[in-house]
Parts: sequence; structure tokens; C-alpha cells
Amino acid sequence: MDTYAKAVNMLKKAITNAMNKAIENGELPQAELPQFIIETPADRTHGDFATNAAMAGAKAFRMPPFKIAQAITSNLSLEGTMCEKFETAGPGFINFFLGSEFYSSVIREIQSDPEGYGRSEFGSDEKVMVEFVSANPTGPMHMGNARGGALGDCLAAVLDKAGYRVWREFYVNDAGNQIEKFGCSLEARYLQIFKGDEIEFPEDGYQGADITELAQEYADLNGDSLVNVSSEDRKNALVGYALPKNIKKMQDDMAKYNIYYDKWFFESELHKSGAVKAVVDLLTEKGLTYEQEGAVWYKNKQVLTEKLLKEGKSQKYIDNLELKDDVLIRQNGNPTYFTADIAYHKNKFDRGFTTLIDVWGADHHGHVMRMKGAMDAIGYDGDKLNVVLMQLVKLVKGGELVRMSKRTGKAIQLRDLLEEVPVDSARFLFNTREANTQMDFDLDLAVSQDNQNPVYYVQYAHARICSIFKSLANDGISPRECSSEELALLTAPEERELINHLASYTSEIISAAKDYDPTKITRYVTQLATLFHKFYNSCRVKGEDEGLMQARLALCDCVRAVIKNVLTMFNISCPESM
RNA sequence: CCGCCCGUGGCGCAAUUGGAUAACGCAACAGAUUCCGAUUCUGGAGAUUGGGGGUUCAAAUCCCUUCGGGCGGGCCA
Repeated sequence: MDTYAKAVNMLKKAITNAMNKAIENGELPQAELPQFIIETPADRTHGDFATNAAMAGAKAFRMPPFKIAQAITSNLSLEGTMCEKFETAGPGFINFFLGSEFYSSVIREIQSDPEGYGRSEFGSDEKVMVEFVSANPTGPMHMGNARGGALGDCLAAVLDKAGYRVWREFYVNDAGNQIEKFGCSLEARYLQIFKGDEIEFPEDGYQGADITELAQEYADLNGDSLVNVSSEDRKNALVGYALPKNIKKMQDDMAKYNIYYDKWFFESELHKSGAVKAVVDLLTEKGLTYEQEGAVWYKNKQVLTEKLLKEGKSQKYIDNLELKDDVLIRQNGNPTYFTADIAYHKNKFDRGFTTLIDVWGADHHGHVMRMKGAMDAIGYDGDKLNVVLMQLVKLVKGGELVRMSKRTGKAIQLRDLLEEVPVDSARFLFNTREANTQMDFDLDLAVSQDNQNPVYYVQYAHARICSIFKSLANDGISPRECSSEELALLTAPEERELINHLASYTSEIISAAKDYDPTKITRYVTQLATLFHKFYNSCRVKGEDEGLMQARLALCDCVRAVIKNVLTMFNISCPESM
């Protein structure tokens, strides 16, 4: 357990003991102990930790919070808590102040295992799959995929650090309707090459220039050999050529973006193996399907109504949702995307993943509830499927909305972004806004190399620390292990605040993992850099007496280690000089 | 019409998930510094947390209502 968690735990125990003692000696009435929390106050003059135990107990003890606080504190012993002082304040808070033992053990903890710092067993080795991006292979990836990639990959990294066994997966929709459309679009462009504009382009086809290019490429390689074959053979040949190329492109783009998947999962496998059909059979066995107008339907309304009633929602609420059933097998005999997706998520559970996380665009939110319901329906726990919804990104340059790429005249692609913006910057900046908020991605900021750019600011703090060590090495000074007495010299407010922040790293990781929110960590590390600069400005390292200098060097070393720890986790570079 | 998400100083955003005087960064104002790395720091100014009501010791957070923005609502994905 990390020092911070230890300190909180011991404090919790001490407070519980004090309440029990107060009940024994009659200062508090007999009652069940209230649930209370230990928090770190926003305002540090309120101490390093505070508890709401007295306020939380107001109801149970039927006493004013302030009186309860007095009863607790008069029975409180700080023995073994790392705190050296407490006080009551405000409406009944009890505030605690840490002693030097805490500060030196934080530094020692980090230095003993810099790479392992922040890791915990919170996730108990549970197998988690994070599925993200999963863009359609019918065209290039866009800005939304860029955001999803950064968020999903860093979320996975956070979960890994929090003690989960994490698996990253990309679901390739290489089957079904959109591939059919893809084929028709390619076919039309191909035939246009040889027969001109008399060939009509399908109304709902993919308009993109990439389709035309792919058709042209095929024509350049194989000539007009497909003009006189059946439409089906022609489409198969074109898709067989174009699809692998598109998938390869996506894989290259992801690699450029420093994203590496454990698996690229192909939807076509589910069709081939019969898994999609099996899902329909399974639902039919459970009496949850019916036929109508030549299609097979899934009783979504029934399933969700039962689920929502169980959750305590009112009938009126449910009626208002106007739930509808869904098609599993179309009139033409083809399964829908929904059916394949059920089969895919079933497959994930069957592979032993106990928690599934999907990162989806917010436009898919209507899909969330029925997907969870479908998991329940086939005998899995729909609540183990968690969907992180992500709002749209707008590109902004010079304060103005950028709609399309200057070069191609088309919507901005992931590729265009990576040509303009360093990968480090993109990965970091996409992780500065929570998934569920609309975001403006500021291109000027992303390329700027000054402290306005948070990545740069953080990397710079790291480089600066490295340079301190180099500068001291030139003077013949090398860092050494410090004694507790020396570390106890770190008493300046800037030093203590910095150490406090270092200490909260592990719990911050856990909190980010709980909320599926990696953006907490970019905020954490930016704050760390800020606190370091404050320290750097008010506390000189060089030229102080040997003991203090070494203690401050140890602190610098810890800051450097944690910055590197975060950036490495997020696959962002961490230069020693810039 | 119904549902989901969002609304916090001029701008960008946070708040340990119900806790103390709503934090931080730009921009603007007043000043200090130019020292291990491009500066950095210290002050004050600026907020009825979109509006209104409710729940309780305590609400930006939960409930109701209203306004504004985004998204979605069966043979698309």
C-alpha cells in the first residue's frame, strides 16, 4: 500500500477508535457509527486531511456536529497515524496535520521503485477489454477517431496501472451493409473510368476521393478485366483489393499515433464461425424473437421494460421512452449490425473478460441501453458493459473553426492532424477534456512550444530537473541517499505541497480508473509541473548546505520520476533536454 | 413530442462524487525578480455555479420545473 493510502487508513482507524471510546465513556450516546470520509481539503490551511465524521454522525447521535467533534477529539490518539496535530474547525470538521515522517516516507517510497510507483492492486487482476476507435474500414479515419484513440489508449494505460489486466481491441467492420455500400461505390467509380458518366453513382454511396483513387489503382493494375464480369464478381474483386489496403492504412495510422492493439478483431470472423446466427438462435430459444414482414425481430421493448422496472423506474418513464423492437435478420436474409454486435460482445465475455469498456461517439448513445439489455437477455450481465461516450471535436485555428483540410479540401483526417501536430501533443491534449464534453482542439496551441502548451510545460519541467542534475555533476556533486533527518529538512510550504501532490499519485490513478477518465492524470501531471516550478523558484537546490541540498535533490529526483512515470504510461516522450 | 449529455468570473476549465470562504490557467490591473534552462513569483479585481422552487446539519453536485447548446429516436452504423 502506498504511503498516502496508509496514512488515510490509519487515520480512519484512529477516528473509529475515538468514537467507540467516546460511546464507552458516555460522551456519545449508543448508536451505530456513521459512514464518514477522510478527504484532503482544498484549502491547505485546513490541514492535510479532514474528516466529516462529526457532521455525518449528527443524525445517529442526535447531537450538534460541533459537540460530536469535541467528543471524538477528546478521545483521539494520533499514535501511529503519521499526523502530529489536529483541530476542530468550521461546522464540525476535524483537521489533521501531517508530520515529517509522512514526507520522508513518500520520498523513500518513490525512490525505491520509480517505475512501479503509482501501481496498485485496485483492479485485482480483473480482465478488462477496452475497445476503442473501431472505425469503419470503408474510408479514412477522422478527428473523432483521433480523440477516441487518445482517450481509449490512455484509459487502458490507466487501468493497467491500477491493477487490471488490460486488453486493447479494434473491431473492424469488414462485413455487412457498409461493405456492400463500399463495393457498390467502388464498382461505380471503376465503371466510370471505362464508360464515363453514363454510369450513375449510387445515392447512398461513399463520396470520398479515396474511393475514386482505389478504383483507379485497381484499373491501373488490372485494366478493364472487370468490366464484363458479373456485378457480384466485380464488387468482390474490388473490395478484395481495397479493403485490405484500407485496413493496412488504419493500422499504420494507429502505429504513427503510438497506439498498439492486442487484437484487430474482424467482424467477418463472427459471420464465418456462425456466431452471429447462433445469437439469433439463442434469443429465439429464450422466446425473445418473432417474425414479421419477412424479418426476424428482437423483443427489445420487453427486455428493456423488465430491466428498467427492476431498476425501479416508473411505468410512465418507460412509456415515455417509446421503446421499439429491433430487426436481427433483414428481409433479404442478412443480419443487422446490431446482431453482429451482440455476437461480438458475447464473444468478448466468452474470452474471459469480466468488464468490457467501449469508447463510442456520442451519436451512438441510443445504442447503449439496448446493447446492455441484449447482454442481459443472452444471460450475461449488461452492467459489466460500460460505454464511454465521447462528444464531438472541433478543430480551431487562429480562433476560427477549421472545417476542412487546405490540402485535400475534404474533412480533416487523422492523418492530416498528425502531419501538423506532434503525436505527443495530440495524445496529451485530447486527454485534457473529459470524454463527455464537446471539445475544441486548438491547432495553434498543439504546435506551440511554450508553457501555454501543457505537454511542453510538463516535458520542460522534466528537462529542467535533468539539467539541475547535470549542472551539479559538473560541479562534482552527485546525489546520494538521504537520512530521515535530512529529508525532515524539507519543511518549506512549497516543498510540502509538492510532496503531498507526489503522494496522491496512486490514489489519483485509482480514481481515474474508477471513473474511466484518463483526463484526471494529465491534470495531475500539469499540476505537478506547476508545483515544481513554484518550488524551484523559492527553494534553491544548488549552494545550500549539503544535507538540505541532498534532500532537495531527492525531491527533484522524485518529481522527475513521477513525470516520467506518467508520460511513459501515456506513451508520450520524455526528453532529458529540449 | 420523448430521451441522453452539457451549461461555473471576459475566455478556457476544476471541485476528492453531498462538505468549509467555488480551485486553477489565460487575458486585464499593481508590484518584485533577471539567480540551477527560454523566466518566474507576489498582491488585489472579477461568480447569486443559466433562472426558479424543493430535499438536509450541509447542494455547483440529488429531485421537480423552466431557458439555451449538442446528440439520438426499428430492416443505417
